[in-house]
Amino acid sequence: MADVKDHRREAILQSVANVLRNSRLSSLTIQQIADELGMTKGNLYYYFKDKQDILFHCHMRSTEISLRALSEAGTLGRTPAEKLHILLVRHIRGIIDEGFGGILQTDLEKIRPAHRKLYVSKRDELEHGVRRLIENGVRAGEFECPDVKMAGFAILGGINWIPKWYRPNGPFTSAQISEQMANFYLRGLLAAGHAWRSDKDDEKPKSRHPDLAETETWR
Amino acid sequence: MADVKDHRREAILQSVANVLRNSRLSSLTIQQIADELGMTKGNLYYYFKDKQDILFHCHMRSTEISLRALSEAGTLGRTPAEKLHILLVRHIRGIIDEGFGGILQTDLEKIRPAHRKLYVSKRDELEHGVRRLIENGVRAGEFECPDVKMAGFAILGGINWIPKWYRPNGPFTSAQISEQMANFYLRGLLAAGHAWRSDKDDEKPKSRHPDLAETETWR
DNA sequence: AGAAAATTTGAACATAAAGTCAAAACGTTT
DNA sequence: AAACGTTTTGACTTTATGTTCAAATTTTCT
Repeated sequence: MADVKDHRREAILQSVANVLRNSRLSSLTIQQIADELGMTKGNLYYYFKDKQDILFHCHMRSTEISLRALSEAGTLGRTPAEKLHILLVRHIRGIIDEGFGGILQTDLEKIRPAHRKLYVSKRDELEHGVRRLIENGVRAGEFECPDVKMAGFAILGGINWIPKWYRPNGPFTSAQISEQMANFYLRGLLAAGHAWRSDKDDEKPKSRHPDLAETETWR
Repeated sequence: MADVKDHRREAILQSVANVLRNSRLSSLTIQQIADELGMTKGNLYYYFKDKQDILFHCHMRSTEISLRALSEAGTLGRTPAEKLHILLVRHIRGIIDEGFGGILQTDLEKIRPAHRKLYVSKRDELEHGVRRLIENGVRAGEFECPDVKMAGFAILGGINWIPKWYRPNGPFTSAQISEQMANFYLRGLLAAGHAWRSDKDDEKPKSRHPDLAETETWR
């Protein structure tokens, strides 16, 4: 049954995420992926055409998760600020917890043009979604923002960089990171006098390992 | 004379920056570097021990530029907000204009441990410098920031991501990017009622190529 | 159980990029 | 111009990793 094969495919993609999460680094080998799954690398070619095909599908998973966050934000949030906050929190949690954040570090150059276009168009949906929320907030008087596009870059870039410093056993949980970072970026947009939530929610969550060494933070 | 050799070394490092700027991508080959300089790759080994050694020195150039910005900010700025603004603007301009930003995308894993430690300690200086400025701002009542470390990550991460989307012939100049982004991040820190400069400075600079296609922005 | 289909293996192959080095070319000094 | 040090070359070796595939194994179907 094709279902079984599909399921195995997902397992493979997830193992890429695991390799990127744990063993680190942008030079991800077919061998590492196979090891993670306890299979031989030759077997991977039964499921995917080649390495670029695997990476492409990882990229797609990654955006799907983020686009889900975007659509949920639209449903659940009431004001633009609330929507953006929900989007950012879920986007960040997705990147950290579902593990496809690491894939963002690899580059798209070698991915087949047709695939790349497809991925890029999805990624642009997210980018445009963020900008739209910002614009709506500005129109509603909730936000102030001299350059929406640049603000989008500033926010999404900072989020994309998270996998570089995040460590599963590090001092922060994904819940803490997503909350803190989303709040910070929102503050950068809010117009004077528009704190959109009570101050007590802004409290700093306790660190899990407050005394962890700070060095070697990035990869 | 050793001076001549040193000069050639710098040229090599600069060509790495050029390759990363133009030809793009994290898989940077010795051959590409040699081509950029019009020399054979064998010759590179007369100047550097191996590829990792070249990358290490690029990383060092990169932080040196940023640390210079940090120290200049301390001298030129008056309030913490002003200092941070100067730091961010110069840090960003350095990354874009001096061209070593692309090196941030490569990973440190294969760099010799001793070298890596050295680099990481420099990079930490920058990170701590940013945090120190934020803390000072909070103490001075100029900033509000529930989690300094996270704010530092949010800011520096967004900046590190710039080389992913910046294009020399793209719609923004480094002056525009640095100004806009620095302002955005500062807004995320400023306490209510502490606009630290007049509103007119916040105007959006004109785009050079306002109608450029938006797709394929990242690498 | 036996046939057919699906999955997995492992060894062989292909390729690309890093790194080596003896010899050639070049520049400088006396 | 001969001797010496410096720089450059280019062909060669090595290494790491992606890819192929016929055969072996396992699973599913009747």
